[in-house]
Amino acid sequence: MRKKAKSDKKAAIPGFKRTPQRLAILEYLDGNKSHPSADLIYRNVSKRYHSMSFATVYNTLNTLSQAGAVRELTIDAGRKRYDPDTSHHHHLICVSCRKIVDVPDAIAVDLPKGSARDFTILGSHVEFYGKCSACRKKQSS
Amino acid sequence: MRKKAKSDKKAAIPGFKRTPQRLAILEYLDGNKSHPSADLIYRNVSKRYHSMSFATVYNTLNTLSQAGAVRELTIDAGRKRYDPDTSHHHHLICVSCRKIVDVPDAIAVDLPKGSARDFTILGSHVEFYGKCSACRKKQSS
DNA sequence: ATAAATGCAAAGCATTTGCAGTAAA
DNA sequence: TTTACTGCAAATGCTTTGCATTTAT
Repeated sequence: MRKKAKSDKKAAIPGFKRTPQRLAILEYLDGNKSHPSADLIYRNVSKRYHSMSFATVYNTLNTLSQAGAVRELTIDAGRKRYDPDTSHHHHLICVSCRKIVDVPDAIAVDLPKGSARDFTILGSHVEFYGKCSACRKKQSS
Repeated sequence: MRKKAKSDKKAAIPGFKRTPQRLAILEYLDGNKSHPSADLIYRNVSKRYHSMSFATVYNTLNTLSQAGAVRELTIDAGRKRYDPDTSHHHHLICVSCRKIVDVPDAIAVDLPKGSARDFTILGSHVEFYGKCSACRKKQSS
């Protein structure tokens, strides 16, 4: 058995053309734990791959999230964040610097009885809010 | 003891001027379980209170959330939603119509040991994803 | 009186879209 | 070759801001 890469992002997405731009984005995202915004992705990928456009970044991210290859995080008010780790896990967010770190899915989360009402539950996501040590040191308040 | 109103939103926010616009917004929000966006708030309040401006809605909402009188929800990608219920509770979101319903805070959520790392935990919020019955009926998929 | 809020319009971000040109399959 | 992607720029949607006027205190 061949040694596996960090992920299989480059594998089978039907009708997905392997363009150099997309490969550059996938490469940047592969194993990336920083939960970057589209803008950050654009800036970083641009460094290596010149002539990258915002439209391509957005198109690619939308295609990838529809295909389930990337998870769209709605954690920040102003912007979407993207997570290449599509496994079920939760997040810990620094309320000061908005840094986001992963929390393994080892949490038992269940709706209180009767809460679901007429809903069919599909999943859940826990956001923990806190202050990272860097921000704690910087500020007294 | 005097009968209590639905909430005490109209009470003490230091340096907060009780303008008719603000009172109209507070009245609309009081007891409101629909988790409205700024736009919805604007449209609804405008019906009753003519000459309401977007700027005022946004200014008021920002003031209120800074004062802790309203909770800003970052659940929808494109827009903020506002919740006059500032007690600790969670949410159930319909993935089709984006309807949001409250979930009482009867969930034990704890970080797995060692996950907090260098974070000081301040709180948490659980988002449950599902499909409401109305959307289930409308769609087969 | 005076400090703060309103309303307007313009500006600011993040994201999307139309379309002609280009490249992957 | 055909279908889909890129890149640009314009457009859109939500939110904020500057500023002159008005208003609550």
